[in-house]
Amino acid sequence: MVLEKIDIPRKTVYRLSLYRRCLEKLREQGVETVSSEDLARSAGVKSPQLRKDLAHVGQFGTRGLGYGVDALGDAINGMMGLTVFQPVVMVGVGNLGSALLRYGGFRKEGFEIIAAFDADPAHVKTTTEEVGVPVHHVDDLSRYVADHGVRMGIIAVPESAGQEIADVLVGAGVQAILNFSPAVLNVPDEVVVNQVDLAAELRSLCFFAG
Amino acid sequence: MVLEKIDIPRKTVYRLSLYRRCLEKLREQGVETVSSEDLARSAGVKSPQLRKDLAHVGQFGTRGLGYGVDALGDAINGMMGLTVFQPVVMVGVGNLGSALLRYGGFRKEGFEIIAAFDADPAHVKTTTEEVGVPVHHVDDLSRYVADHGVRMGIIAVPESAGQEIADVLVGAGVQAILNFSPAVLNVPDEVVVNQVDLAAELRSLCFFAG
DNA sequence: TAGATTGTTAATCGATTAACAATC
DNA sequence: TAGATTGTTAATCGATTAACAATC
Repeated sequence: MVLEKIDIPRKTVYRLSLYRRCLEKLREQGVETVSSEDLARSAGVKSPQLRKDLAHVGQFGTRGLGYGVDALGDAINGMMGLTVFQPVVMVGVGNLGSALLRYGGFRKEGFEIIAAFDADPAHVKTTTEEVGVPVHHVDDLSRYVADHGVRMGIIAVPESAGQEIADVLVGAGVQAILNFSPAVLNVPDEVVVNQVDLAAELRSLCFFAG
Repeated sequence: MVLEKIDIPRKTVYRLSLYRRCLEKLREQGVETVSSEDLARSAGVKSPQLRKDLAHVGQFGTRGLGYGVDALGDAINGMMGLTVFQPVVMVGVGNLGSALLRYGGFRKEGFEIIAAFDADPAHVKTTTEEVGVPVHHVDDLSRYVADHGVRMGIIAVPESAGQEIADVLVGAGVQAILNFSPAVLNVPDEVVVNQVDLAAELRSLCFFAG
């Protein structure tokens, strides 16, 4: 089966995830209908942008009325695969990795980090209870991912280990990677990487704070 | 005085910060000269992109030879304001904020978070020693920023408080904000916001992990 | 029906890439 | 000089925005 998902721009996918969040909030507030104008504003984009984004994936509105909050929310959840539980592995339990695990904000968003991995045997033993997630040795990463059918991984290892870990994840079947290391990852075309370089974000802000 | 910095594209500034990091590594390795081809590859971009980016800020290379690692590194550091110490404040010491403080990776990159703030008096008392940074009540934020001439702030508060905190920071003189809250911040044109929405990053990856 | 708002096409804008003359 | 590589201009590409016909 061919996934036609391929030709939706990355940025559109990202914004769809923003819209979903706004719709969730509206749903909680009991709002039943929303216009592209209002939804766009709450997501921080222009309304033609929102309509264009939605046009990539279908037709969900009623002219003259707007969008059904429930219907559009469900549609986005469905096409983004947010209705099914997504298990995630974290690789690297150093400063950043353990901070992210303790943060715990991912769970609230419907993700569960089911296991963490580290190359340092000392970390493996001591951090398991500290971070509230079982920590295994990185040697077990490949088998674990394959056995549990894990499709998403978070990389929080030093730059020097980034590519190696990415290779292991991809080899074991991971399709999407959130990379917090500054390493530039080389992966096959069908694998998607989102890179978040916290240091680079701060460094680049420096330019404007001059 | 007019800052001509204004008309350099954001993405170019971000990439300059990537180049700087690569140059730093090359410098440590004792490399003296690097071509746009090699430097671009190590930063994960194409070489014309790199040359175009550099063209925005000046001429640093020697045709036929490449770029002097030291000279280009120093030049980028200078124009990005990375030579002077940049004090930063963290607002929000909940899950994410305290995780980021304990992470400590910013200091290694030349930034120091000199103070943190929270609206919950309980947090103020209990977290100070836990995160290794003095934590004040958010009521003191404005004065502190003004008194210490702070120009950069990190927001790690719940969405509901995001805009309010941004207003306080901007009012007190902050020029650049790293926003980890999902709130869409409204700030004056001269203030720059980099938004990092960890949950949205993960959610959007879900689409590809389907 | 009249007013509102979508879905979509066309126009604009900006960013990336290709190509090459300049020049070390 | 010949080979290499920059700096820059022109071409391409994609994404954003504007505009409006379709239609509820």
